[in-house]
Amino acid sequence: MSNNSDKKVENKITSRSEDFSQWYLDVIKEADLSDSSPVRGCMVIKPYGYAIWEKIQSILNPEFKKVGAQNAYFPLLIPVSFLEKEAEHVEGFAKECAVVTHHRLEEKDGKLIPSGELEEPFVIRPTSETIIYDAFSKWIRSYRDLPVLVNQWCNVMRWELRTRPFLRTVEFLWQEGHTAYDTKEGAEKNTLDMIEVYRKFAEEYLAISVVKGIKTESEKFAGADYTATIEAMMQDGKALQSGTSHMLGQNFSKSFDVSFLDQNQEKQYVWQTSWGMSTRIIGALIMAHSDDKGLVLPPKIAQYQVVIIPICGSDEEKKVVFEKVEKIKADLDKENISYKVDDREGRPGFKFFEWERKGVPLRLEIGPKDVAKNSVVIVERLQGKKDFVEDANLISFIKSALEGMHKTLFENSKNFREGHTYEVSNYEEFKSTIESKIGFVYTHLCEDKACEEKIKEETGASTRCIPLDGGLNNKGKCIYCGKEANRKVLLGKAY
RNA sequence: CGGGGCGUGGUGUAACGGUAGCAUCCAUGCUUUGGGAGCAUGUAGUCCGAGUUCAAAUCUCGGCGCCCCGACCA
Repeated sequence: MSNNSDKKVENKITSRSEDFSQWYLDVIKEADLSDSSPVRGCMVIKPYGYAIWEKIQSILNPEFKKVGAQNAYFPLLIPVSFLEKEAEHVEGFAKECAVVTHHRLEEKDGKLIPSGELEEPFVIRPTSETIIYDAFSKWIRSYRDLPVLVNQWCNVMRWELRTRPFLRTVEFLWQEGHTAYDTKEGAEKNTLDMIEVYRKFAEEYLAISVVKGIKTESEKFAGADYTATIEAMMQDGKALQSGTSHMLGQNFSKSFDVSFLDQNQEKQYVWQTSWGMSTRIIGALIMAHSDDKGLVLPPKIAQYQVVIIPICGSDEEKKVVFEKVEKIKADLDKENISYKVDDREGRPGFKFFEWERKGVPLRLEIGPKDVAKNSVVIVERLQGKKDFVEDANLISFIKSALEGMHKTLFENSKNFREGHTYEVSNYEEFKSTIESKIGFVYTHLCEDKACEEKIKEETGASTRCIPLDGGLNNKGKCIYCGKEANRKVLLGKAY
């Protein structure tokens, strides 16, 4: 007979401090978020992982409606000639396109080979600016048609050579919003409004503290005048670009002839923006909050905020326990608290570990003892705190526990980022900081791309953004070349 | 596209050139159920092709596939 209480349970998840990359993969696997696919670099998102994406959609859609954007859909395939129209854009994406060249298969020696070559090949969209702005050029005639704001939820494909689940996959899901305005000011306001939507979403729903800023020239979107971004810091100190909003100026409108007649009957080109957030944010969610026990889901994004585990053996026990479970279910429904009752056969301990790995914020244990005492055992995922809560206080306890958990997660995220951001004033200090510490470095840089490239080459750190809060119009000397600098830049190693 | 490694049940692994074994998962039954249950029974495997050999998971050659490192990644 083996003695269970003596048995050391081996953790299925590699420790964060031991191997962060392996830890990340283990958390995903043990939480049942995704599966590998037969296609290199692609990923199967399993139901428990997809539920996170659906939640993200349900939060962002109303935000998009508030700024006047409506959902629409455009084709997966883009004529290659469309890509050619905007020079910077094609240069940015040409190297990583999946190309469709044939339209049927033919059997030859028992194998199916492509046949029926297309006259003009298509690319599978790496992003949809070109095909959407082709449509805009037909839709827009008058200043009365403006502004136009559309958003589409779709998949895109970028033939990345090195991939990691959620963070960088060959195919990924995202939303891309596209707008056209009659004035530069309108488009600029939208660029900043949308990055603020993303900041708010990251901080208030995902509990991830981010830096809102502007990308440097070398890191901006191919074809944009400038790119606004939110940058998050993962628990290993590396940066993750979590959402972007691009001021496209008139670059695409001139290439695709998206023009209108203004009130003076003069032809004008529209001012455009595009903005997007992808399934990569799920990677950020995992890397920002989870621990050595597995996934930690912030309460506002969790599919189930509460998991209820009935504990009972005999039929009589089952009867009283499930009676109580039904009552609690009704109370939770009333308060819109999402839950899952794990009524599968099997031992409670097994279920405790499973839901811990899956990151459910709160666990309710209900057994005969709790029924007798008119109370419930509640265990909080983040700190493992165990409470005995009287039935009468249950709902208010759950509500404040969920709120408290969100707050703790956000504070931890914010303190971690701020605690791992270092200001330096010369290159020696910069290099030693990057080498010896994890996190971001904040310093002055000139506008010269060459300095950024050299720094990346020599230290592995790239520019993350010029923070909107304090980075612009901040005079100093470039730490690399010593020239006058007008901006202060956040740098770090990035995913 | 360069450098390295690996292909054995669904998964993870073992086997000097000589009976393919262990764990887990799955299935069935009984006993269990407040922190990863126990016992019994069962299903299931050497990437493909050629060669060497009495004999190949093992050696050789070829193919295919996968992983890691680099290049690449608004």
